[in-house]
Amino acid sequence: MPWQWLLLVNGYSMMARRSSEDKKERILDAATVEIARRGYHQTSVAVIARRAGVADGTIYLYFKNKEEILVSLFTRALGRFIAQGKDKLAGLPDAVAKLRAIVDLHLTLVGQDRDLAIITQVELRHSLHFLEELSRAQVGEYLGVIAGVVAEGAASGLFRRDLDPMLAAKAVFGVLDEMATDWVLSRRNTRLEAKAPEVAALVLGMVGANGPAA
Amino acid sequence: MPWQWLLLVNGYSMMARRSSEDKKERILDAATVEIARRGYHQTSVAVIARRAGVADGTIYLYFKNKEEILVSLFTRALGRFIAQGKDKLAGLPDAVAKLRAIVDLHLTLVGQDRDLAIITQVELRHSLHFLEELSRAQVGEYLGVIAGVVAEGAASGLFRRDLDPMLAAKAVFGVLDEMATDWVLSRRNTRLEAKAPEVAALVLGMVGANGPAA
DNA sequence: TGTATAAATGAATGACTATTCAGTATCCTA
DNA sequence: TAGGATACTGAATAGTCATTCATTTATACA
Repeated sequence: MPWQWLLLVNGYSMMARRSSEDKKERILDAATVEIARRGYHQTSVAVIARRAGVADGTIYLYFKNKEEILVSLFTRALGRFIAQGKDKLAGLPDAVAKLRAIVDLHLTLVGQDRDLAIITQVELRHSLHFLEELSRAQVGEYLGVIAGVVAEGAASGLFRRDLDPMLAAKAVFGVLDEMATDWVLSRRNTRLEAKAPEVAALVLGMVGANGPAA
Repeated sequence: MPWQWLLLVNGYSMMARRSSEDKKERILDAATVEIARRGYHQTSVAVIARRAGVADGTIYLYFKNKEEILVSLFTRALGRFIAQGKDKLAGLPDAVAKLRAIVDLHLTLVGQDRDLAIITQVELRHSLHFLEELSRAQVGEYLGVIAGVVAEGAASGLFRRDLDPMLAAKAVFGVLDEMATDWVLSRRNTRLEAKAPEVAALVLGMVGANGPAA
């Protein structure tokens, strides 16, 4: 059975690499793939374990329960997001450039990994409780960054002065999030970041910075 | 036990009214409340039945299975949405007024019933399969209406002429959807439609119609 | 009122699966 | 190499719950 062989070989080779601590990574990678394909509730812990090449019980050495896998998935992804984002935003001259960069970054990073995108755009939104957690802790920080850029732009006169920065930030996030979800749902394999210039034009229009489209 | 009494009394009085066909309505109403509070997967068919004042098995005389309850919930809500929307949009003079009306209507209708809003903004997005269904069939029509307004505005010179109507429509929807979700997640009991003028200003800016902010 | 049809009931069924834990393998140190 | 600590295993457990269907109850009509 070649298929199972591949899994085993893969499992062992990775184990050989750094047996102990990237086992957690392996579990998260396996969970990403399985949950993206079947959905969170239809994915049993057993199939995640099988794909990761570990026993069912091993999962519980690394995660308190099934839900914590989902949380960790998001935390890891957001960590990478922020890491890649920080420096790219730092050296930019003005709020217009920064907002453009945010659009580009958001679409590029979401567009990088479809399985992960399915999780962030669909599976992660499972329950009110869950969404609240994420929303408050993690996305809140991201919204804060956008709001900061909006405030900067308004102060410098590049954007409309009468903006509520937080409301505008939510609107910007809404646009980006919808683009991401739409891309996930459309099975065509376009590149998400290809839309960035046009989306940036829309978003800049929203805050009152009237540049030409792209 | 006064609480259970109330349920029974309520149940029977409604049964008396038009026993046969609003039983389906009763089940949907019960499902709305229970699913909004506990989430879809934590809500058993039994508790929906109990709140509706029917037996478990009765549910299956009206719905093929549990998932169909959720689908019907959405279909019913969207039906009302469209019904209320059609005439309000009809008599409006130009694309700016129409877009304003869409913003107002969307926020007003979502803001009308928090339980229903929890379902549309959170519980309905449970699985890729599910979202795809909804997205394609139902929301697609709504997006089409918005895109039509955008195209009209672009043609008449009120909006930017270089807009891709469908992309702009998705952006508009993204803004509205994010406002709705944000309202659902924030426990404060503000009125969602209070934000309509400010949101409309953002949305109009996005399509290049530069009016003053409300 | 009696009978046929339709509607409603709710206990029983059958599947599914998150989590545990007693036992096994592996690693490390002296 | 012993033997203690650590990591891993996977079969068994303990629930949960959607769905069915043999009965019962209501309705319509003669």
